[in-house]
Amino acid sequence: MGREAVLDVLSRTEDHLSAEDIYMCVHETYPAIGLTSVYRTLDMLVNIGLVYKFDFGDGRARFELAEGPKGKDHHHHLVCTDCGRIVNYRDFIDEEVALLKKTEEGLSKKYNFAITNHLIQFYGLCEACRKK
Amino acid sequence: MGREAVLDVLSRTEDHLSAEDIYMCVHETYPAIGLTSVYRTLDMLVNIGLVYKFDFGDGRARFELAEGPKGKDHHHHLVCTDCGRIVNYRDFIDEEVALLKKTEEGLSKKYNFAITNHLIQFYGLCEACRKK
DNA sequence: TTTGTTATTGGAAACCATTATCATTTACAA
DNA sequence: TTGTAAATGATAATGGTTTCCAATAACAAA
Repeated sequence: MGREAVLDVLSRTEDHLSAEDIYMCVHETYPAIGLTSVYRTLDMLVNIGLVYKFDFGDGRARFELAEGPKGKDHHHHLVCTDCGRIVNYRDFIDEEVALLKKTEEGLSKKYNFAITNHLIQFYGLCEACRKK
Repeated sequence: MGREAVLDVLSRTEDHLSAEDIYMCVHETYPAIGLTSVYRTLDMLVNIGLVYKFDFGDGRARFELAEGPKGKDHHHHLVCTDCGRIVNYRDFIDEEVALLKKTEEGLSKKYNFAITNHLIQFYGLCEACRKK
């Protein structure tokens, strides 16, 4: 039942919300829905493939809508290791995706993996943090 | 002075050990060294750049020696989302690294990031887990 | 409508990798 | 020898996530 609520929150933002972020947003509209249910719902949505779960190294999972009809465009992430800011970039995606696809095929064949997913992230210091 | 002990453990394996794995190995040779020191040492080695820290989504950090004189060859990872098995692959690395470098330059310029690092991982089901 | 059975829910407790605290030991300089 | 600072590790605390479980909702059968 919280399913629509969670998807709704995720569809309204470009940010990468944590479970608790999502809980707080959902809670404004549906105060009855608890944190446990948010975790449960997110888990289910990730399993279904409607939502992606990321780890950017700050100790909590982050979620975003998978691309698709209602979803965002495909993108990868640029993460500031100091302040945690995350940039969605789409500029080099086509080339990356082409290579990833090729690599996936090669890896599938060689290691007998059924590859379902990949992850590309860049880490560094954002402009603000470089100046500190 | 667990530094050598930790590096030694990491240099003897192709596995991706957790902090506790490393602690247990170190403990056999140096029973005096505690878990806290292992965490501290790992943190320092990661900061220095001698060791890489990874997250494969199972809730604990994994460590491996950075490539270099004493280190392993550069590789990326293929992770089984069911059993957690991790394969180091080196087959497509050259192409990947070339593209990553190019992408890094583009991203640095466009978003004013000082990029220090990148991450490529593939997720899927290994042969054994596909048959379950 | 009642009754019984099952699935869903959320609050609180448990879990567990990691981090912080702090008393103790070690290193080393004066 | 003595005093000060750094290093160490056992223990406690932290905090995101999971588990437990009693309460509620949903729904089927009578």
